[in-house]
Amino acid sequence: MDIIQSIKEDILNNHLPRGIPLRQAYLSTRYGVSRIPIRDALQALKSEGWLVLHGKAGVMIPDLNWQEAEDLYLMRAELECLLFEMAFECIHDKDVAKARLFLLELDQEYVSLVSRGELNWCFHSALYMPANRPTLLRVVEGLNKQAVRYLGFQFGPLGYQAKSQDQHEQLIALIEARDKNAALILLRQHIEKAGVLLTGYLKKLASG
Amino acid sequence: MDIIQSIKEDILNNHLPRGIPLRQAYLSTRYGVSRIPIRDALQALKSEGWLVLHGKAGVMIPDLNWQEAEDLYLMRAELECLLFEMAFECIHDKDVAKARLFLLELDQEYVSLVSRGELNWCFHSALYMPANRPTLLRVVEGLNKQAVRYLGFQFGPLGYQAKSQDQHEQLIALIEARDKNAALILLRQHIEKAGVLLTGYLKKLASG
DNA sequence: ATATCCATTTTTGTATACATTTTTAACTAA
DNA sequence: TTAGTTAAAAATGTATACAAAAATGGATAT
Repeated sequence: MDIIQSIKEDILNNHLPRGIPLRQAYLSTRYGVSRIPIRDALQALKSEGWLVLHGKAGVMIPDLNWQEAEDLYLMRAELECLLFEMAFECIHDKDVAKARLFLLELDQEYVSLVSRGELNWCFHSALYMPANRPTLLRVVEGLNKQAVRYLGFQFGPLGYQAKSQDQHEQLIALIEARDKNAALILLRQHIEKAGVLLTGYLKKLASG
Repeated sequence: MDIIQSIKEDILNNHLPRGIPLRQAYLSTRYGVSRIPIRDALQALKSEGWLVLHGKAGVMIPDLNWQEAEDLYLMRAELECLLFEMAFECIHDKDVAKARLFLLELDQEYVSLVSRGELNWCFHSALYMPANRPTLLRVVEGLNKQAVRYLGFQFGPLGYQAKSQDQHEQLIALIEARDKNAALILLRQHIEKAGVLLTGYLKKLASG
């Protein structure tokens, strides 16, 4: 597995210390490579929001907080609905078929959290791609990748997996029924509901 | 000046070849450093949209196109208006004062294109910061940084600078008058108008 | 007791050298 | 001619070594 992926997994599974600077030398020995590829990975992870600067030198794993979750899901709802609306008339059978494949993979038992996040994005983006708006899609992809950091809660304490899959199935059904309005409403709810649930849980964690 | 900044200037001023892969060795000699800091810079520029992958290895300067411009300004309009509305009630005199300072710097004659882009963002973000939504702000910052790549057109053939500054002044005035609705409408028009103008120009360039 | 400064140590940043991958182009066969 | 194949080249990826910068900790002065 590639180093970026490994670090992401380790962050999600709390195998790396939070709040204190991650030392390049430590990561270098941990993953068995020199500091150069580690530096490359750190920079990529920084630009994806998985790491933030710690003082003038060094990076650390940022705390997860409800404010960030709220913003990410707010933006996802706005931009993904926009994109989905643009795509809707252009979604053909082969797009739906592709989306179904990812749904099937998501149903497998043993898929890592990071892979789950990626598969979820693959499903959604299969429905957005027909819009043919690469820039909008790229930004939305960035939001989804950032949201992956919060996936540990969704699939852990919140147990949102089954419900989420149900909504995915329903969305496919509405697309095949060519019911644009219903599909749009469902998509918005799908995203907003996940956001509200996650945000609420994080608020409770923070207060108590 | 730092290497990332230098490369951005050179891209904006067409001092680097477009469409063909930028070789690390070439950049290394051009900027008088080894390939390591060049690689760091390239990765940062990739994540900001200034460069894209070329095949399996190498990066290149992407062509500017009206579709990307349209998407960037569409997202800017949506998200910045959202952010501005959240901020409005919390914007105090000191925030307005800060914004004014950046406006003054923008009026200077000799400011590089990249610096102009940064100053424009400083002005806008000074008005968004009171919303206290760091994640939303960070994403919007990314959109603005990507839009900087199109600044050569705005300040060159389109001559949009003076009009843009006028609108900035008006926006400040409306904030001081505490006229939220008018300010929101103006901000949306400020962004959408710039987008429409730029997009239209790029379309003409592409067709003729 | 606390703040400030300086030397030490640690950590990051960069250059050079080497390994691996990718591209290029020449060559062969259909 | 053209497609496919392979060997040479050029480019990227990585390791090691060194330089510069930042953090640490202790001594001194207030």
